[in-house]
Amino acid sequence: MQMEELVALCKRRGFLFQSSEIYGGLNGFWDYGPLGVLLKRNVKDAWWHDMLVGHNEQKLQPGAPSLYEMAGLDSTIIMHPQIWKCSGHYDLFHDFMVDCRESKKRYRYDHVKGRWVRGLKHGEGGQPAAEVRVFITTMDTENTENALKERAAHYFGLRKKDLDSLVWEGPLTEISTLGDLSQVLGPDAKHPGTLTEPREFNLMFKTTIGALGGEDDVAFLRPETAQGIFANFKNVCDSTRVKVPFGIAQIGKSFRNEITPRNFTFRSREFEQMEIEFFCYPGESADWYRYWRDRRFKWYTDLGLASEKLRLREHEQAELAHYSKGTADIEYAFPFLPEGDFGELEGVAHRGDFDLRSHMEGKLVREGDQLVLEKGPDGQPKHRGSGKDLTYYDDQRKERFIPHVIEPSSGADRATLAFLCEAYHVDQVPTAEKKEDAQRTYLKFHPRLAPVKAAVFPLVKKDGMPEIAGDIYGELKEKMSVQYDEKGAVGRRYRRQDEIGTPFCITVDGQTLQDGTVTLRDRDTLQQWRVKKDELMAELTDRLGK
RNA sequence: GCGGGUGUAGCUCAAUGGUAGAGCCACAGCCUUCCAAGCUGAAAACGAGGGUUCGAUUCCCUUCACCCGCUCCA
Repeated sequence: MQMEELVALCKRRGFLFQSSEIYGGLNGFWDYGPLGVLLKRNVKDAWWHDMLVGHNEQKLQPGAPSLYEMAGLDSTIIMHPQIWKCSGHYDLFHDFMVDCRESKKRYRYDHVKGRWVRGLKHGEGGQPAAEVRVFITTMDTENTENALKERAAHYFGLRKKDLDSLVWEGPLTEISTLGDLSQVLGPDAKHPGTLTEPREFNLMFKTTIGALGGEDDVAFLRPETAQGIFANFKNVCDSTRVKVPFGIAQIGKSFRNEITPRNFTFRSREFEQMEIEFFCYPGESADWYRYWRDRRFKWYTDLGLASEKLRLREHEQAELAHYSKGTADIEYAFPFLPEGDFGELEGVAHRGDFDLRSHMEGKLVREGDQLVLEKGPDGQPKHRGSGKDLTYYDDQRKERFIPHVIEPSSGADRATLAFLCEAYHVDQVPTAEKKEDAQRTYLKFHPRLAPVKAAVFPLVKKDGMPEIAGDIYGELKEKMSVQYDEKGAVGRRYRRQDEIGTPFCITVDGQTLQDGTVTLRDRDTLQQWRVKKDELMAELTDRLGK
């Protein structure tokens, strides 16, 4: 399948438009059109229903370690700046980067390390050898000393055994301590002085609070909805009588200054998340992690994503965030990715007690296998926590503890895009002339996700058919998203509905006038059968599912 | 952020240093008794800004967006 065709269909039929298109567009931002908003809302509603509203806390869910409760939340996009300092986003998202003009590579300023070295370098083009002093760097963290020697040997044109002629000065240090990068040999460069001055990369959107806001009033647009849940953990506990284990669900916009927005809506700077923070006993957290990982995977397949295009990928130890005891990505083989590549739809992470502890004590850092408070140069906490007690007291077990957290974090736009990609189909269908089959493009949405559930047509615009069709339309409209169309040939109307993924078309014809039945047509099979007008609603409700 | 490519109606494609032409779609009507392309009518574009020129969609510069490859993706 060609991605351009889907993108074109999305625009033509009003699923997705480029943001600010009349001004030439804005990279990394997308608008949902009339059909797109219906589709995305259906995705979010399905999630909200399946995870929260429809969850029966009295019934043991398949695969769940025990009964559990769910609660909802809608927190603000702008929160207290300290939230992001304690969560780690402020430090992590606020990097200085240097670019290498020669190798075109980009490095984190604080990751490039090296040593000064002095030695004889043979001149080029017959120039006499001269002593040079250069700061040799590497990104190799495993075998730093060896890597530096190899780079030095290469630069000075020496054999390994001749390396002793070089004079190393000072300890291994970060280039950030140098001040001047003109004598620095970049990690992948052949000549010194190719690194640019460090530039600030702020992955969080900055804003100011108050009409006169200055530097002191800086705030950030949230890069994830999760922190709003942690910040309200105590409020939810105190106001809803929920007991551990329970989850808090939230849907909302988040913002990240992606360096390279690309691939349609896949990597957008403004996007929407569907997140759950699930709080449980530390001892049961591993079981809950597995439950949520598998449950979330199944949610996508239940809504129509083909399991062979989906992948559950457990992160390697090295890939895990410093606080996580396990993370799995649910990934989809998007058609715009190279063959065999998958793109993340959702991450399910075991976050331990990192988040609640951070908001109590302050920003944490790993020390051995412990998380400890990160201190600044003055010995004080680098980022102070709220100081509030976010522990949980279980009056049955008579114990107080910090709940551990399982976080299934899903991208609403990515899920919507995956459902669109999966739905896109082209097939051959017979034509009225019965000569040759014609190509048909249709979107094979799961009925729960289809933006329009049914369309109502009079076969022709006379003999009272439009009136009957209009009545049926009015009746259905009360309950579901339907369209009415009486224009042009009926075949064309079917095709139009196919292209926007409407599962069923209802046609009023001559026989309707006789016996009160209408035809019901299936989008995928093109099959038709007759249904009594009065039984239409029941028939449709049954076939559409929830 | 770097390199390469692209940019004319919603889509596909024309033409031109002298005020842009068509097909399809969509729209209004007609005709149509079950799977798009029958008739009539109307509408609709040179991505943006600047320069050269009497005159720029065309030449030059800048910029924006999209695609491909790197880079980045906490």
